[in-house]
Amino acid sequence: MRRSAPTSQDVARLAGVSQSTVSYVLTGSRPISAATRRRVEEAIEKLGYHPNSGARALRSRRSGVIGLMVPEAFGNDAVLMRFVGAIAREAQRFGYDILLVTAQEGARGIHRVVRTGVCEALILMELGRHDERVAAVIEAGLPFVLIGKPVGFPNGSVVDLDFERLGRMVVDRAADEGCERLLLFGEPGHRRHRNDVSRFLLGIEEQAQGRGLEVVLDAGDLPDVPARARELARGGRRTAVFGLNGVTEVLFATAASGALADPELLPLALTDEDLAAISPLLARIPRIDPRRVEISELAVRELVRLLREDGASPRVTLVEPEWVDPDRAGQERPGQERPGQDGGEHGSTPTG
Amino acid sequence: MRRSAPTSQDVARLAGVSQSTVSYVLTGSRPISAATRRRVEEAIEKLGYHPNSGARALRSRRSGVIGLMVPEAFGNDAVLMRFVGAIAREAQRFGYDILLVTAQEGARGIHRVVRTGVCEALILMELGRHDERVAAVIEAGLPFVLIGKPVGFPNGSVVDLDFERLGRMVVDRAADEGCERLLLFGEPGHRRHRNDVSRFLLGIEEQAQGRGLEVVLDAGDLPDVPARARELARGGRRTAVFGLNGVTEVLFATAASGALADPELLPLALTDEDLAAISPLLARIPRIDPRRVEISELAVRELVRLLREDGASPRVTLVEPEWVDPDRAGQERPGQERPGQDGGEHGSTPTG
DNA sequence: TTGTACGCGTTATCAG
DNA sequence: CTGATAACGCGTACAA
Repeated sequence: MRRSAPTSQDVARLAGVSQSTVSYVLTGSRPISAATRRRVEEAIEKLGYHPNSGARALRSRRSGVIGLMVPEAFGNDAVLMRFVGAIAREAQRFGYDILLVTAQEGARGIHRVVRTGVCEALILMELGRHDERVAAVIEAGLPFVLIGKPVGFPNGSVVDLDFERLGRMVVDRAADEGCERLLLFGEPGHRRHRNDVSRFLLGIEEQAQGRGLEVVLDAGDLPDVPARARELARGGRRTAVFGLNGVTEVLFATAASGALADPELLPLALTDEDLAAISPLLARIPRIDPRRVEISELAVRELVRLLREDGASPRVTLVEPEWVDPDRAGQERPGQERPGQDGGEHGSTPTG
Repeated sequence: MRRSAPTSQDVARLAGVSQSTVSYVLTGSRPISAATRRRVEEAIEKLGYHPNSGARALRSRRSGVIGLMVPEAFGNDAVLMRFVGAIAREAQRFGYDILLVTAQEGARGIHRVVRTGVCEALILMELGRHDERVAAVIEAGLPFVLIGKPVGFPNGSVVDLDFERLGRMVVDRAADEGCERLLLFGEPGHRRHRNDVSRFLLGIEEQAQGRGLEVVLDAGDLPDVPARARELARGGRRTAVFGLNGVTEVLFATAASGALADPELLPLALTDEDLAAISPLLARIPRIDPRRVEISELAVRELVRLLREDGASPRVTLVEPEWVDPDRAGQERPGQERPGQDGGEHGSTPTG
């Protein structure tokens, strides 16, 4: 039978002070003499004291827990992992823990964790176009951040990759390299309902018009891709190929089965993997870094800002995609800077 | 300014009963007349009442939260995702939430979440051979389950794939198909320190001896794989190739670049992906399902068992790997049953 | 600069 | 079958 955890009472006794003094040392909400502070801290150390989170949450209405609502598909999409890991680590840095809430629970899940007081803030991922959870989280009234920007969402903080710009970047690259055609994998046309895809296509279409590029939206299912790419390339017009999200790695590895050897094809990838490290066949593929770690960290920091500065108004932060080009040796080098951007996030626009 | 969440007092007032009656209706720890129960439940529904988790945890010492300690590499290894998603969903089913604890925090992290009382139970993943966290979680004294079986770990509950059997299965398959050589990718020889790899190799070596199969442990880095496979196959002796964990998908897609077309090579994969759906090139690869979802669910259920039945002694549960063979049409069919196993978990051995 | 006392919302032990 | 009441451990207004 193990003894139960020490309380602030125990610490107070050991340090020869009152319980409230211990509390004040911890919260720092009142000046404490250096001498007693030291005695208290020693006692804390000696006992291995940690304040009881239940009691603290009950009293202060702050649980130190951030809820992270992960998509339904969580578990099938490897990409989400990067976000979750980075979010957990960054939250830790600020003294918060991450609680998983499955999207399966929907709006009810939000109400649940809010009403029970388990979470004092929320991060939502991969919202649909008209998502019930947005209303729920606003009504809940606690600080929240969305990862993944809805098309015109104004009433809250958002952090996301700048997908419109991504679209333009892809078109520009293709055109700059002399392509007359752009082939998009992963069925973006069928996924317009997704916010990221929809914004991406906006950028694509807008820029393609200006650069006179033909865009082929839906190149078929994954297994059809290599054949389709080859067939198009046979036309003799140089063609760029690009795929969005998770499928990318597999897609290109697949395409590498032969289609990509064609000099008429310019493959471009959106991935945070170092492709050259996977296979020399992929080494020549220029990629765009989706900056998922940065996005995650920014989301946490934005949430912390909302939690700490009170009366803080929400912000929309779009992170710049970055080219990572392989050089001749097959080693990667950092993407070139372009005029008017420093490779960091750009728009940080107030909204509320 | 939104009003704060309703309390059991509010419910009691509305239902015209005392506060404690509300509590008893919720916990069911005392018989309540059908009439008052109904009135209370209506009041709860009308107010949207949820019991405050802080107060509940403070009083009952049960937080309803299970801590999940994820590996350092969390975010780089897509495979872990499957576990986390399935764990979160299954925990939900039993009324628990999952709190992420990063392995970065090490043993201190365990002490922290235990002492603060945030978690009432723990799941640990990917423990090293001599992991400080095992001692920490045992000392902490609360229920825990390990996903990933240490070589000889006795004092706690464990759920894992039967990696020794996996090794034997791979060897048997290779031998049955007339291979004289087995080529292992993913540098298992360099990763013997990992529990799963070490047990896998145990099974491999043991069985390879009996079947007279030559085993090549470290076939180089990922990009070298195709060349190495081809070179070996040129010897004219039929060769099976197999890779452990995460890398598998990419690995085989890479190898598909040509090496796998060689009839002298028998590729075998450990993956939960339907390879045929990714590319027809991968369609003929027989795979072993690592059963990560089942493992996750079993881990949660084992933890719930430890939490609910008190005095329950820990169990080691090894889940059977399963062959999933592609048939002629490229469609997958369920793996064959073998004598003495029903495709479910086999050994559920008491340990304590 | 420190100590005292109260209450956060629950669960559980008393009576009735 | 139900109602009062005492903790649980901490944060903070008030008193010293």
